[in-house]
Amino acid sequence: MGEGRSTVIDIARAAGVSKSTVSLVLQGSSAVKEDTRAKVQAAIRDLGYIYNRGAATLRQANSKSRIVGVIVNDLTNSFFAELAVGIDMVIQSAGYVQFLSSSAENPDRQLELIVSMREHGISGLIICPARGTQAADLKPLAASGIPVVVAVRNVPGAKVSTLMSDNQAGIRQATDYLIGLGHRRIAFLGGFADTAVFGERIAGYRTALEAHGVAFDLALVVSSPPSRAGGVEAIGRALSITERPTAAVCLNDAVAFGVCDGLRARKLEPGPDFAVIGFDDVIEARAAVPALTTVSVDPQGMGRRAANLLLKQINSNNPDGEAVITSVRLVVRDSCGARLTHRQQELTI
Amino acid sequence: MGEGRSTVIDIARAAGVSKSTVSLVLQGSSAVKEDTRAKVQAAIRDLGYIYNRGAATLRQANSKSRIVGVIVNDLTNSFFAELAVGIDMVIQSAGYVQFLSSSAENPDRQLELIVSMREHGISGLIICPARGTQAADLKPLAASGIPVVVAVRNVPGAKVSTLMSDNQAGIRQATDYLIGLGHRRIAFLGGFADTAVFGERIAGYRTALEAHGVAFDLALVVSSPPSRAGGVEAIGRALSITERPTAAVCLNDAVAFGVCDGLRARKLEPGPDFAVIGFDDVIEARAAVPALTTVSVDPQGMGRRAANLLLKQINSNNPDGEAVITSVRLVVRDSCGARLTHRQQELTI
DNA sequence: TGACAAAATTGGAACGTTCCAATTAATGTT
DNA sequence: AACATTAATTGGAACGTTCCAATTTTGTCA
Repeated sequence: MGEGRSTVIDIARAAGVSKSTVSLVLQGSSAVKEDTRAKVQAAIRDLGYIYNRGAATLRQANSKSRIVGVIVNDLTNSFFAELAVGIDMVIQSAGYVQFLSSSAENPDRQLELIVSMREHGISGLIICPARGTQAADLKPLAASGIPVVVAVRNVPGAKVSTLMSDNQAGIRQATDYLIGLGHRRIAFLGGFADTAVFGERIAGYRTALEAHGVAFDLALVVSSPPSRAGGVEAIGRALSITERPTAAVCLNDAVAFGVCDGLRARKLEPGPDFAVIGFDDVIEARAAVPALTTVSVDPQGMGRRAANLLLKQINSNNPDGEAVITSVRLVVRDSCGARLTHRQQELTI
Repeated sequence: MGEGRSTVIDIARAAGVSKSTVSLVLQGSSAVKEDTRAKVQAAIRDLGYIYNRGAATLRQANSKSRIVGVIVNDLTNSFFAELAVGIDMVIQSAGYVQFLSSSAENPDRQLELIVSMREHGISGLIICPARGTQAADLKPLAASGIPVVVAVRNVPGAKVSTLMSDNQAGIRQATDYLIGLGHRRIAFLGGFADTAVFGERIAGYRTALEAHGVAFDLALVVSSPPSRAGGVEAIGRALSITERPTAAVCLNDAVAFGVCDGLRARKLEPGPDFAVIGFDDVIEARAAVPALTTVSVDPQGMGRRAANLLLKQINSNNPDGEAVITSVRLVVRDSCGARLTHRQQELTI
């Protein structure tokens, strides 16, 4: 064993067969007799042989590396961590391994990552694109026949598979709920207007307002980074306008948590004093105080879905992707002042 | 561009040089004239050439794949997500890419992951071992000269580099602090006695008690899974003993959060009614209500450190590892009843 | 200008695997 | 027992790169 890992030829010598036969055994071919297979497998065990997947990939014309690239924009956001875990589950049980990296919301770094992954010959890519990603960034991948699944956020103009949550319906449900509680001055907080996700969610917000005859007021829409800090900033600005809002739908849970922080800093208790709704249902949402009412998208399930979408595309070599929209539902907890009994809460979860 | 990615030979033909020259350019050799380099680079750009790292790795005797394997036991725990981000930072700027996977605390799956990673020719591995990992599981890696860094938890008997936080000193500080606040019945909650981490932390607990002449009482040590649910369970049992504790040091932040949940379920407010200290300082600790007093280990910094340790070992081909213990400090927040002013809090953070 | 050193370039061979066509072994049929 | 079939096995060649030794080009100086 000592120096230099053993190769298929070493195994062949040890088992008294040819390297071709060893290769056949390795791929589980049925063309090899049972007792030679046993001999070979014994040799493999004895020599501590480990398969060189790089060499195999090199030889194989179709370049099946069994590597899937995964790029998320922020791994420290538990939404994306969960998503990655979901992807890993199905990827792994299909015999693939994942290259997982975080672009940290930086398109240049994201581009580097894509290049690096291509160099390693990934058989597919799942990406939650960084803000500012262009369709052109993904073009070369698609052009060289590497399936791509864009998840969570979309990239307008890119001809690849897309997996998005139903942003419009989700925010619409949330807004409906607030209106049902009697709120009329409802703010929309967080995010930037130049992103597709923002556009879809604000559309849901407007639709709900219009359906109930509540006037849309641009002053109630406050942009900010889609982060906890951004939420603090947004609620600060929202509370400074003349006719104050009494409730807010937030771009995502991170913003919602920031909004809660900002409210407390002004001696307002989220829930009783001001209704807050998030989006994503990250794992902390349930445990936060107050437990966050939010739109649940099941990140892990979404990850599994994205992975299945990708695998399907890898296996059927059909190049053009499909767009999937995953449904979404409002989970009512305690951050809107409407305190349900524990029993009722469990039912909605 | 169309079908089949272009190769070094295509570039050579297009630039009117030999493939060897192209290879030289690719590795940035100084032996190639400036204008030929320019010609080659132009051809590379024109043909949309992408480097085949697998082929290169195959050829290179030393097998520098520029892939680092990372295995954590639970990616959804933000401590490990942060750790992974820290690793990724330095790995990436050193031109490596990371294979990141979660073992989900399952040693069998962890073994599969290690095999898969070896097949892909990783140049090193950073692992937060799943519970029950044996030294033998890591042996073959070390034997074939692949550097391994074990982080966070250790594997007794494994001859590899180890990066641990100073568990004993951390818990000792925490316990000292509680004693200083006047507590005498202090519980130690969460974890299993058969793990090394548990052993070290409980040692810190005992040391502190002894130093202040407080008797150690085995009834105050309650084992449970090191999770939020485990914390709920542990505090339940701790409160049922005759001479109740008034404070608890917890194995980690997850347990501490569970303890807070359990206290609330019994109408006790964490902080004023019962002091709680965690370990890790996960990102939510600061934002929780009450903000959690905990032992801070800076997971991201620890990740960076682990990566540097690994890179050092990859570059200097010295096979035997070193053990590094990262220091740790108590961050006082609101979960022990000692309410500091906002100003004072900031100073300790 | 010729000789010589230094600089720049180049053609194979090799890395460990899979594929193909070809060979050899085993089985069945009359 | 001789043949036809089928089942098992096997030697190259190839994948895209790097390395080595060898060759060609360029530059320098007498």
